Amino acid sequence: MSTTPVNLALTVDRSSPVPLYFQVAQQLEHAIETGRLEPGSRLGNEIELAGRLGLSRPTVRQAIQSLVDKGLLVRRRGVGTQVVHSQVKRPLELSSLYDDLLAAGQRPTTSVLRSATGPASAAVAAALGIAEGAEVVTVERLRSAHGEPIARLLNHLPVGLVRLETADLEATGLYRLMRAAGIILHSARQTVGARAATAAEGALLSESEGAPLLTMERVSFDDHGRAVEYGTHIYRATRYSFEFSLLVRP
Amino acid sequence: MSTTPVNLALTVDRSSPVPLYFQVAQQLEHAIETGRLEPGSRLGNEIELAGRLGLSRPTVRQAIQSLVDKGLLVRRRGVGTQVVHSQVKRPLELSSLYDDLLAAGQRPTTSVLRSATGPASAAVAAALGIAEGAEVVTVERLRSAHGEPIARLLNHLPVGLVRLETADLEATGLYRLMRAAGIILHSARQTVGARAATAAEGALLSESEGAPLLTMERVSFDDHGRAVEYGTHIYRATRYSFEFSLLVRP
DNA sequence: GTCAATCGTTTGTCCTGACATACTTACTTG
DNA sequence: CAAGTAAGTATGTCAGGACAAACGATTGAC
Repeated sequence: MSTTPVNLALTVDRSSPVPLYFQVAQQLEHAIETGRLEPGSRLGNEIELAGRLGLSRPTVRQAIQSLVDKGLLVRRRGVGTQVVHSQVKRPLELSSLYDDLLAAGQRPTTSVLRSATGPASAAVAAALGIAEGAEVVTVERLRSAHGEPIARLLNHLPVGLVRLETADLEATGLYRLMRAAGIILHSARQTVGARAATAAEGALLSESEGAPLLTMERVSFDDHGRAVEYGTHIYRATRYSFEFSLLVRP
Repeated sequence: MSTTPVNLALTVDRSSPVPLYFQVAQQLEHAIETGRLEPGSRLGNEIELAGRLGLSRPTVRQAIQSLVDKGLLVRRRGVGTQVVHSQVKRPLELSSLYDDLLAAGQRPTTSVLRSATGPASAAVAAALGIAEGAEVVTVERLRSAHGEPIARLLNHLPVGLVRLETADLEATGLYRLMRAAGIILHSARQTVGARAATAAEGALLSESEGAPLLTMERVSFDDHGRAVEYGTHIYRATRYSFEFSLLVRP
C-alpha cells in the first residue's frame, strides 16, 4: 500500500552560479516530467534527502516548496512529499494569442488595420488609470492562421512605453515587443464573455452577423503596478477557445 | 525621490497558535487593503523589521514572501520591498458559480433537472481518467438568480465520492458539498469557449435559438491527483462573464 | 559635462540547530 | 473483535548567523 521509496540520482554543483535549491528543483522537475519519478511516488524525507545531497534542510525545503507552488508535488505532514499525478502541467501564464498559436503548430499572421496616437476615451482612461484625454497609442490588428481570420485585437497603451512599428507588429506579438522594450509584466485582470457579431465584425472575421463571438478584455500591469496595456479582443468562437489550468490555493 | 519610510504598528502574539509569519502577513495585507500602506511605499528593510517585531529575519522573510506570491508586494535587491499599486486583489481561485453569485450580492437558486447513476460515456470516461462504462453520477442543474436563469450545469463524478442529495444540491453549491465530504481540491483544467444556443437550450435559459452562449468545460483534481469532477456548463452570455486576475510567473 | 568606477544598502542564498504538530501504524484494552 | 491509545515519522515553524549579488547614488576621471 505504501508508495515506493524511490532512489533518485541527484547531484549539485557548488561552483555553479545557479542557486543550489534551484538545481535541485530543476532535477526533480525533470525527473517528474520524464516519468522517472512516477505519480504518487514518495520523495525521501527532507532530512535524509538533505544528507544525501550534502545540503541543509532549508535548502532542500526551498527546492521542494517551489515545486509544490507549481503544483507538481504535494506535501503532507507526517506522511511525506508525493508527486501529484494529473494532467496539470504548468499553473497558467499570461497567455499571448501569438504564442498560443505558435505552440499549437499554426503559423500566425498579423495585419495592422489601424495604428494611431490620440486622446484616451473615458473607458480607456479608466482602464489604464490615466487622465481622460491623455495620449494613448491605439492599435487594431487582425490575427489569422492558415489564411483564416481568428481574432480582431484592439489594444491601447500609454504613449512612450514602446515604439510600435507596423513591421514589428506584423512580424511578432505585442507582448514580445513589450518584453523587448524592457517592460516586465507582473499581473493582469481579464474578463471573458461572449456576444453576437455585428455585421461589420462578421465581415471582418468571415462569420455571419449574429454569429457567437468570444470576447476578452484585459488590463496588464508591470512590476511597478502601472497599467501598461488595455485590450478588447474578439475571437471567432468556432476557431478559438481559452484553455488554462489553475491551482487551488489553500 | 525615494519613497516614504513608512512606520507601521505591527505586533505579534506568541501565545497564539497562528504562526508568527502568518500573523505578520495578515497585518501587512490588511494594512495594504485599507490603504495604510500606500501603493509604491517601501517596507522597512527585513533586518530592521525583524528587530522591531522581535522576530528572526527568516520569519519576516516568510511573511513578505507569501505576500509577494499573492502579488501584493514586489521585492528588488538593493532597493527594498514595495507595495504594488494595482487593482489586482487576489490571484485567482477555482471559482464556483454559486459562490460568485453570492459574493455579487445575488441570491442564487438551483433546481435539479436530473440526477442519476449510470455507465460513463467515452467522453466522460476520458475526462475523468476512468474506464469507459464505469459507474458515474450525473447531475444536471439550472442555476438562477432573481428568478432569471443564468446557467445550465452538467456534472459527472465517479461514484462513491460524495452522496448527492437533491435537497443539498438545491441548497448550496457542488463544490461546497465536495469540500464537506472531505475532498481537497488541488487543481483544475478549464476550457472556455462560445457557441450558439440550440432550440432546447434557448428554451431552458430564456434565450432564443442561436443566441450566444458562454461554454465552460472543467476537470477538477484533488490533492492526490485523481479527477473528482467533470463539468460541461453553458451560461447566458448576456448574464454572465468570467473575470479573473492572474500573476505572471517569472 | 558626460561617462565610468566605487560604495553602501538591501535582498538572495545557505548553514546549523531546535521544538511543535499532524498523520500513520501498531499496540493495547474493553 | 473493535475502539481507543501510544509511539514513530515526517513536515511545519522559528532562531540566529554568514556571505554573495544586485541595485542606486555618489564620487571621481577624462
